[in-house]
Amino acid sequence: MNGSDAVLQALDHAGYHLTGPRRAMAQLIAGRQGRFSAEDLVHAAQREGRPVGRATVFRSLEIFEALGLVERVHLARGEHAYVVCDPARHHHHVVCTRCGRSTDVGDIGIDPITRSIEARTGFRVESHRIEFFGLCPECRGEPAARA
Amino acid sequence: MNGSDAVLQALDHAGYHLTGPRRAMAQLIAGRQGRFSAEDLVHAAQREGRPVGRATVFRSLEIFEALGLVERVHLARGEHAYVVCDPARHHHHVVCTRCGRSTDVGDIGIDPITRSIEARTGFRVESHRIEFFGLCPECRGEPAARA
DNA sequence: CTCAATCCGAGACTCAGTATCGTTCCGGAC
DNA sequence: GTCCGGAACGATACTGAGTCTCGGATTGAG
Repeated sequence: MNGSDAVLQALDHAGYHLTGPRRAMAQLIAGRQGRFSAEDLVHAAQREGRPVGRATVFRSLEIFEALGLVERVHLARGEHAYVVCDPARHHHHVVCTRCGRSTDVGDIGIDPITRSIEARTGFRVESHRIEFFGLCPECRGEPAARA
Repeated sequence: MNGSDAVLQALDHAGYHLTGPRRAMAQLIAGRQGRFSAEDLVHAAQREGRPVGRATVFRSLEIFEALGLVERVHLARGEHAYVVCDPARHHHHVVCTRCGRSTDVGDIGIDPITRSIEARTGFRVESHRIEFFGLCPECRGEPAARA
């Protein structure tokens, strides 16, 4: 089953039009393993011979994010990227600092921690951002790289 | 004891010149409670009658960050800001989504969590970004605000 | 005081992301 | 199958944070 079908189905189900550019976007992100930026998609679409306007890429990503199909992650140096992810489950990501591959880590049991923070600081914690950075299994094995 | 003294001392100790603009910056950040952006400092300096160039503000913040005097945090919507913080202690921040005040929460005991992630995913986790967002004690009490 | 190294500010530049707007496309109704 | 209004499109201008550059000013060691 083509992964892009799921994306299109989600779009349709939420009442969005199934337009050409969106189909293209769906295919592009369905095949991705690691992180990607909006710019990456613009170029990828161009390379595939069905260019999509920059504005449209951002708009689509916004929708995909709202539907929980992709998630925005904030990289180490502050720039950001997207990763495809399993909708509807609370989870976080580990992002490989070398190759960019990312993996869900499921719920890491943050609740007791937020509760202890609330008790200590008096804040009411409403959300959090948690991202882990490191080397994925493949990159661990390789010699210190250039690239 | 003026908090800016500590900043100046750290600068001096690290071999940086103690210039006028840096003194101004030191004073400006020493008094801050919550988060602030580079832009905030530019305006604040201007208001105090000793304007500092934008480039200089960024350069100084970079140095301060390297010295562990301030820390860059990434806000909920992706933009970022700085908070003053206690150098040399592993800790995280809770940032108030209403007023911007921020507080250290010390070490929250993330080690066992990173270890469990390594075991589950095969990644070697080298760093993480953890930020909590919510309402500080003052803002919790107030009626749903404007501004 | 002198002098080289450091640092400064002004402003041009970059780059991601947003806003605008006239045109095009989608898809439900008929 | 055709019509039509709303949704979506692309091109492009704009914005705002952050970086780079460079000639001139400051710092502080000697």
